[in-house]
Amino acid sequence: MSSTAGAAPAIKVLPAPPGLPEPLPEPTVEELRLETVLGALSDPLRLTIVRKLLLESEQFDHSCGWFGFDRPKSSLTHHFKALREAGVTRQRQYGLERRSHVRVDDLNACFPGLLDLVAAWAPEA
Amino acid sequence: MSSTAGAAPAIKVLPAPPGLPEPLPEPTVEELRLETVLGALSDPLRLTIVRKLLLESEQFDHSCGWFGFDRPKSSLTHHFKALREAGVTRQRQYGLERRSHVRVDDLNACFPGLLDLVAAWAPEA
DNA sequence: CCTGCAGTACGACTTTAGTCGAACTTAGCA
DNA sequence: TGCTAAGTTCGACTAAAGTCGTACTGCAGG
Repeated sequence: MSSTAGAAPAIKVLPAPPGLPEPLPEPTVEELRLETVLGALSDPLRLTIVRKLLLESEQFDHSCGWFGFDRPKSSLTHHFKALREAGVTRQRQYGLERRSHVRVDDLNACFPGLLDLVAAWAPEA
Repeated sequence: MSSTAGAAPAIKVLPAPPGLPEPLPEPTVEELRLETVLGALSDPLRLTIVRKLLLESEQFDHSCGWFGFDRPKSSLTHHFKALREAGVTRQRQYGLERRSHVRVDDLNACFPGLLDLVAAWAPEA
């Protein structure tokens, strides 16, 4: 408000902040395990989440709401957490929202080709 | 049974038969589902089975015993069945033994690169 | 014929996942 | 200051997986 802050931006910038919030707890690259990752991806809803992030997100993280799933919030929390704890996604807290993106580089380094399979997946043919 | 069936072979041929036994029930190529296959591969023992088949079997099918797992037989049956029903392996009955091999062509066609990940897998680093 | 052996089938038990309602937490905003 | 909205946490329920003992099937060899 006060002019002291300098010109407050008239435009409301979406959070693409200079200093990113810390990621929520997640396995390191060395801790990534194939069987765990495959387990996380063996669920249709989670496959949908990852695929959507891969194909439709243009370099932004996305909040749970962005996906538009018609499920109780607690179910979504469950699945997003499963993906993060398996090391498939990274989550950061932006104010109220918890946004996710796929750890593309890590996964491609550890399991090359895996994400291509997810991207090519067709939900229930 | 009657002797009318002609001369029974004097030499006992190991089963590399001209007419192979029918494969046990399994999904068709069209029925292969990524989430199901990933689920089947999300278990360390099954990953071990598939990897061993990929790396150490030289174009032969292998019976359960060949793997040398120290587990009850009923557990092994369970896992081999899970792999077959997911479409990862094919099983044929040769006399007493039920032998398995990986459906390499089918899997490479549907999920290219997936088997490479399994082959590269290192059991519990 | 009888015994041994490969593997299955069945069933009980335990663990883990998924599903969801309800209460709670917290940032942003008026 | 107090509302609202995004998302979590907790707890209960249910369904599915993994584990394993025991009994069974069916070929093979003495």
